[in-house]
Amino acid sequence: MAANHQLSSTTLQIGEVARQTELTFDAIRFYEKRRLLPKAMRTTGHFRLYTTEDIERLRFIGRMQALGFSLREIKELADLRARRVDACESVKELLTRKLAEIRKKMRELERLECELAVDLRKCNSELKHRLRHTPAACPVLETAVGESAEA
Amino acid sequence: MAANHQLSSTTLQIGEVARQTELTFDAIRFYEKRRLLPKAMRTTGHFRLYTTEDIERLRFIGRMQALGFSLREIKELADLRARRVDACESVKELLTRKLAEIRKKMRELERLECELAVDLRKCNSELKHRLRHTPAACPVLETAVGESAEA
DNA sequence: AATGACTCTGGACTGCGCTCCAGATTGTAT
DNA sequence: ATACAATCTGGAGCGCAGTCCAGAGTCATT
Repeated sequence: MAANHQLSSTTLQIGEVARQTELTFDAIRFYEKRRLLPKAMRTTGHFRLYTTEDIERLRFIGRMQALGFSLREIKELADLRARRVDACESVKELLTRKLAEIRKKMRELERLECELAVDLRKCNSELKHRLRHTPAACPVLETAVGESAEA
Repeated sequence: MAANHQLSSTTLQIGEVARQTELTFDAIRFYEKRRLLPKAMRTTGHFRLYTTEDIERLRFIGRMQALGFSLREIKELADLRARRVDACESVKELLTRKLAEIRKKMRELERLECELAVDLRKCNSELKHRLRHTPAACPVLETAVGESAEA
C-alpha cells in the first residue's frame, strides 16, 4: 500500500477511490480535467487526496451516466451541489428542464416495456403451444418490437 | 424533384425519407453500412429506394437511441423483427434481458425524478419565503440532487 | 443539349468518453 | 540504500455515431 503520510484520517488516494467507485484512475483524472470534480487536494508529494464527498460525487456521476446524461449535463447538475451562490432562479429552471426530460424518458421506457412484455408473452405462449402441435415461426418475428409504436 | 421513374408508387428516395424521419442522408447511409437497415433497393441509376417499412425501422432506431441504447443493441432488437428464423428461445432471452434493463432504468429515473422534485419544491418555497424575509442561500445548494441517494 | 436538383462513393474529420503508454516521481518495506 | 508499489504528467490512440466534402453520376425540365 502507498502513502498517506498526512491527513490520512478521512482522505483516500486515487487507487482506493477507484476501487470503491469501480472507476479507473484514468476516468477519475479525466473527470477532474473536465471539471466534473473539484481539483483534488494533494499530498506534499503531489499525490491526489479524496474525501468521502468526492466519492459521493463520483457515484453521482456514475448514476447519471447510466441514465444517459452526458458529462456536460452531469456537470451542470453536479455543479449546483457545490456552488454556494444564490442562483436559485437558474437552479429552478435547470431542475424543471431536467425533470421534464426525465418524465419524457420514463414515458418512452414504459411504452417500450409494454411492447416488449407483449412480445414476450406471445413468445411464451407460442413455445407452449408448439410443445403440443407442429412447429411454426416465432410469433415475435411477425409482429415485433416497436411495430405497435403508434397504437 | 428528382427521379422516381420506376416503382414510384410506394417507394421514396433518400431525401424524402430524411425529411420524414428527421435524419440526415449521412445517418441513413451510415445505418445501412452498419446493417441496421437492410440494403436498400436501387433505381436503375443506383439511387436508393425506401419503403414505408424502412421508415418504420428508422423511426424505431430513433426512438431507441433517445432511450440510450447503442446502435449495436438496437441492431440486436431490430434484427429480430426482420429475421424469419425460428429463433424463439433466443428471442425470449433477449427480450427478457432488455426488459430487465428497462425496468432498472425506470427505477433509477423514478428515484432521480423524486429527488429533483423535492429539490424543486424546496427551491420554490425558499423563493416565496425570501419575498417576505431576508435573503439566504438557495436551499437546493445545501441538500442537493443525489445527496439522498442512499435513502 | 443544357440546367439544376438530387444522389452516388469514398475518405477525412469531429466530439465524446475514455484507455493505454512512457518515463519520471513519491512513499513503504527491508 | 534499495527494491517495489503507487502515483504523477502528457500525449497518443480508440470505439462510437455520425458529419462534411469532393468529384462524379442521374434525372426531370426547358
